[in-house]
Amino acid sequence: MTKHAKLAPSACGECPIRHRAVCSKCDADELTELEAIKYYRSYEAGQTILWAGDQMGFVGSMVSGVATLTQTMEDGRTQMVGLLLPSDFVGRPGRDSAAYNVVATSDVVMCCFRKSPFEDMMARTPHIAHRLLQMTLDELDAAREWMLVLGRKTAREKIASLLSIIARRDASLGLGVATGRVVFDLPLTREAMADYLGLTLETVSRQISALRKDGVIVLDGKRHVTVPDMDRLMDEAGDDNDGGMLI
Amino acid sequence: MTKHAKLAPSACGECPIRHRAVCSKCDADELTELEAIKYYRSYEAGQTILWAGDQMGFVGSMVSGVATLTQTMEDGRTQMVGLLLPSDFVGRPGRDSAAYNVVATSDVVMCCFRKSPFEDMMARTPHIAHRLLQMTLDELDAAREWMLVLGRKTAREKIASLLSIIARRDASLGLGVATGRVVFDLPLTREAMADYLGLTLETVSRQISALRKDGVIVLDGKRHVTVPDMDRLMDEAGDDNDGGMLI
DNA sequence: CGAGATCTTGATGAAGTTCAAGGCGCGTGG
DNA sequence: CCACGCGCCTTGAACTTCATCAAGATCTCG
Repeated sequence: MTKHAKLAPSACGECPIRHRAVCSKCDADELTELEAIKYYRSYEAGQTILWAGDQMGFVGSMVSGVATLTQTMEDGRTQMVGLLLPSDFVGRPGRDSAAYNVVATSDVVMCCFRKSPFEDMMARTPHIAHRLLQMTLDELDAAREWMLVLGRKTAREKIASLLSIIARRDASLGLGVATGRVVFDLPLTREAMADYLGLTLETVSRQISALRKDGVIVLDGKRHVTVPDMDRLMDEAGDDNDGGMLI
Repeated sequence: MTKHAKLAPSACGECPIRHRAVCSKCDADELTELEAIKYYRSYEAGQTILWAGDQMGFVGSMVSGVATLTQTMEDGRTQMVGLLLPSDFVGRPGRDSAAYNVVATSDVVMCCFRKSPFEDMMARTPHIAHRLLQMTLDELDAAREWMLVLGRKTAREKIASLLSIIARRDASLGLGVATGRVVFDLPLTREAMADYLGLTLETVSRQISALRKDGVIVLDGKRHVTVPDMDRLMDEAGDDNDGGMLI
């Protein structure tokens, strides 16, 4: 089922998400304790990691890959409610069934903890609880930003918003703030973008084509995107372009 | 400016939100410590409590009344991103400027703490940090539910969703689960409902009229609503009506 | 009672969806 | 190696839903 995906790190010290994940504030002793209860899981692109309503015996951190959190209505309409990137936390302490579907968009590696040992440790370890609070507050901010996109932006603005979110994230890995030329690959299909933005995949396709015709983006294939002028893209997204980032 | 709104309680022991707010897990000693640094603020209906970007020297809990959290684009489009009800927490530890506009919808009383004493105390008091984490996770769930509404529901479903959220909340104060007949007052204007749902106020008005004509709701005046059959309303909202509530 | 805020209703039009057809890219098997 | 099939994407045409503009009704409060 899970063919050998990218090999996972075994020592927390060398973990690529060491400084951003829920464990980021832990000291050496705490890390040792975590190390004793952690284990890795791998998923292939397309695989469903969790179904909404499933019992889930573990929580964990994304180590590599991209996954989506989606909600579905009986008639099949679906809305993405979260995009899980490396270092993001999956699962909610204190709840034992999954609230949303979690689907791997690319090959994914997660660093998992069985729920009850983790909850015990969290109760004893303010470093973990604090970091989780921080991360949850950040997610809440992201969700609220997203609500403005869903509720009030036009299709074109929605696409531009999504592109600039991805562009900024990719750029911020390399260096400081994204300006001028930015290049990245879309980690999502057109359909996933539609589910993210509350659109149909046809509208997504049309608006991407329109942005390309207008020179806001350059496409190489369907996934490889060049943004010649990041300010222009942010303009199209309708955001305040004062460049202010939340701290 | 702030005329004498509803008189605030002074002892935490008698506080109406004692068992739900951020202080709900505190023991007697912790309450005493909080009591020493707390103070009350009152706002009149319509007053802006905070402007996005403002320096905010305090955090606090809603004691009574209703307020909204909104985000605005330069051209005036606005989206509500949170509805603050009694016991809800306002402000984010670790951030010192407000991210959103906070507007009192009715007369409001808040129980406030200056930020740095509160943060100090939170660092020493796991009871507070834990409760805040719980509350934040609940808010995140609510935001995600809301994202499905904004992204994928029709105007009629949006209105039905909002009505059933309000109806369920009001009913859950009284007793267990809402079924059959429910009566409540809308705490929001048509415009605020529109900002909540990503619609125009005209569409809100039309859809409310339509639900009335179809017998899903009965209106007495513009604000007083009777839902003869809660299941019918939930059906209209397009939610799974298995009645399952998140725990 | 009157004035302003809030709400309703109608007519028109634009934005996005739906349905439909076809293209591109890629891996598989002949 | 090429053809075929399949997943993913693009584009077009007709249609639906909701926004916009506009007028008037109702409520509320001094």
